[in-house]
Amino acid sequence: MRATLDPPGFRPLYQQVRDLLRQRIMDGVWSPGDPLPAEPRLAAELGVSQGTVRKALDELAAANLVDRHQGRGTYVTRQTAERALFHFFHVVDADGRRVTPSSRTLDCRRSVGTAWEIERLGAQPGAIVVRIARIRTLAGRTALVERIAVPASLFPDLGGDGDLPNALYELYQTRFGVTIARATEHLRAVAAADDDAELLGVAAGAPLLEIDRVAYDLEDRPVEWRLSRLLSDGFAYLSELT
Amino acid sequence: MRATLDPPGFRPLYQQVRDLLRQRIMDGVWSPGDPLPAEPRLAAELGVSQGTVRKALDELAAANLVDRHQGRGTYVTRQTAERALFHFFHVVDADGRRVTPSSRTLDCRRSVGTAWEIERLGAQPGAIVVRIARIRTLAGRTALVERIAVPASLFPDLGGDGDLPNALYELYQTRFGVTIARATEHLRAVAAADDDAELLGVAAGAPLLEIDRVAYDLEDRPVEWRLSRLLSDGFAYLSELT
DNA sequence: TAGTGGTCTAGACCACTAG
DNA sequence: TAGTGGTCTAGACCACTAC
Repeated sequence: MRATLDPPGFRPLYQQVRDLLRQRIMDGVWSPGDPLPAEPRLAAELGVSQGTVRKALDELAAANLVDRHQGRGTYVTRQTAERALFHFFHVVDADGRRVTPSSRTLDCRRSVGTAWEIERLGAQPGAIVVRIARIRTLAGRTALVERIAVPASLFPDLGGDGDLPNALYELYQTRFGVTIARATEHLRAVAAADDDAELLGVAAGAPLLEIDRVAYDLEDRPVEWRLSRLLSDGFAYLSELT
Repeated sequence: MRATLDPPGFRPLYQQVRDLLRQRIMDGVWSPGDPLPAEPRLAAELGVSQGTVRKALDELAAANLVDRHQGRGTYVTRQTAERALFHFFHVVDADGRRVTPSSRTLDCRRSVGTAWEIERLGAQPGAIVVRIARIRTLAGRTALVERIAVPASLFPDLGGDGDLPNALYELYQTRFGVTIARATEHLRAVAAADDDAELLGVAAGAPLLEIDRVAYDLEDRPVEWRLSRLLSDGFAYLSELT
């Protein structure tokens, strides 16, 4: 451990351990849901103290890469539908309560990516993307129109078999080994275009909240671009500043 | 320390230390910008090990309550204009770059709070509020209209002397001893009303991004309600999901 | 040079989980 | 009961800051 990594910039040991463990997770040495070796085993294997391993694991836990449970062990975080909702779905109703969506896929097909999609996904010109359109229902109302683009290279046969599930990020991980680690969203107010207006049952030109999201995987590569438009009468986007 | 706090639920020592230090900061024992005693001194005073004090201070640093600097010491966080902007102002331009606003106060007067203001601020019916209206300029354009309400009881002579500064949260802290610790924002798309449309130079009915913010102090009391409307053509609200 | 926080270790004991 | 992570301690050494 120290012999292999220490020399150059003298980064703290616990950071070297943290990065090494993160790399193993990204390489699939341990898969989502798998337990990591116990702290004393890792410490012995790497030739550091248990305290150093602990500090590394605590940082991985803070970054949601592992889940730790006293008495049970440390596990690679599994992308559950609940976690995806909690972390990546910030819509609340008029009273400020979180709502849970259901989804219906309108369309799913592959084609050459537009310049806009290519740029957002950091892909090569001419790359093939899978393009998904769907509507989502909140509290019984059709309130959200989503247009999603992902690189076909990462999601080989996505959508080949019928309807898509509500929790896409869970599907990405279990079926394609792509874990969404973070996302950035840009929010704007837009006037409803004719097609969106019809889907949402509002007049053309009505104000909609547009959410432009790029999602990144564990290696911080952009892997999904998603443009959502939300009915802004009865729902809001919640942002907590701490 | 242990004798005074340990008995009931047996909360971990470092949490008791953390809460005690936080309470001292809230009580003004140490003011913003002041240094805390060094770790060994705190440890000796409280009768715990330096490692326990360290863990408590690390959590306070993570919560932005103190700033720690190797070789210098631990200081109560001061509300700088930069920090306020970084934490509480999430507007970016069309290219995704953060912009820094300047402000012009249109109006500032006290009156009995509306039912809406009272509810948002958790105040008593009939309470007096200071109501501020201002416009903010981003990259040379008037892009933001803000209406702010704060309880007059906490901000005795706010606005009594001419124009208000751009960085209100810095003013709240230095002049009134009110530190903004966190905020929750609800975002919606709205159609511009006549008055806002005129201020922003757009047609009535144009889509605007409305940001409804309640800001809380160190004791988690709501102390400011702010309704902002942002020109949504050329600017966006950035939200990072991690 | 003295004092600060940052890292690292070694070991003890505790709380929780599972078989 | 055995094994896990959580807490707490004591002490060493290091990196950085200020005087």
